[in-house]
Amino acid sequence: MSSVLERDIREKFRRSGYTLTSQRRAVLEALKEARGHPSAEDVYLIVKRKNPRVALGTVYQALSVLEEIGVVDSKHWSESPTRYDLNVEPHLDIRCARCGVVSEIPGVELEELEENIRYNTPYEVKRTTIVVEGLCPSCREA
Amino acid sequence: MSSVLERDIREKFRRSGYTLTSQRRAVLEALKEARGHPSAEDVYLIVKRKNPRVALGTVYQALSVLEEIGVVDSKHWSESPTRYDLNVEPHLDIRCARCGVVSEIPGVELEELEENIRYNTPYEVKRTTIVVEGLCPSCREA
DNA sequence: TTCGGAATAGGAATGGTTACTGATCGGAGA
DNA sequence: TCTCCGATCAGTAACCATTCCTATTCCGAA
Repeated sequence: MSSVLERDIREKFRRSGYTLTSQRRAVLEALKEARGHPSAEDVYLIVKRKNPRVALGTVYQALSVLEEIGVVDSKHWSESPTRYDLNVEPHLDIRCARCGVVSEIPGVELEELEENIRYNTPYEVKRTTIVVEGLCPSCREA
Repeated sequence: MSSVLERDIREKFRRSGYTLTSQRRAVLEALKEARGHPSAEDVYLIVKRKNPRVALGTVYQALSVLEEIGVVDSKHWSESPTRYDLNVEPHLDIRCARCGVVSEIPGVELEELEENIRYNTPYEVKRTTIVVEGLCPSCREA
């Protein structure tokens, strides 16, 4: 993890009052290592490789803390457990309905949409998630 | 249900090969009656009022058939069961993170976004769902 | 070093959803 | 109209992601 990122994360922990424990750090490392959009179970398995004593519940709790302080992001799909993501910049992901792989869709401007949403609802908008499903190139052929 | 809608639904059933049974019709009526974004459980309770023998599983199966043939739409939220919707026109919903109420956000143009998505991914896009969460006006004050 | 609150491991419980099975329905053809 | 067969259904058990619970451990402030 780059030191800039690490400093930022430390700062977010400090401000939130949560403590940056070794388990939470391990979850962050696992998210980085997974490089994709791992489920809590995926993260758990990676963390377990280095520390076999971690509990799945701890991973869930860590992920929820990390999400709360704005370090990770989660997405809910149909027919798939929740997937987590270190990248907090708003971005688009697409999931293959057949094989389940998740990829990022680059180059789509989202700011205008968010603006329009805020303008058109009396709600205080907290979170906008765009979930795209389709068939990936290889499943498309098959 | 307007006769135009009903004709359209009948046609979609005919083309799909599924049969429009009384239970599936009841689920459609319930979706219309619920006027909002009911969960499968909500739909089940409404259907049960008129036919106490329906099984929850039947409601789930009906909803999945209806979704498959394009008559209903579903959305997956965090901290909430899947919610279903008769309105198949692409539209935006926002859910209050505190009280759970779901409302529609009118007046946001989505076609351009969909076009951009299709243009920027090699996937065959099947479905784009936008999930917005926030605080509704009353929860905002409290 | 001590203390108290936060965090954790381990496992049980929950809740939404799906799967299974035998009974029932409904529509195509006689 | 009657028969038959595959689709659908009711009822219930199973599943699985996630949360909850409790005793133990950790960590940081004093």
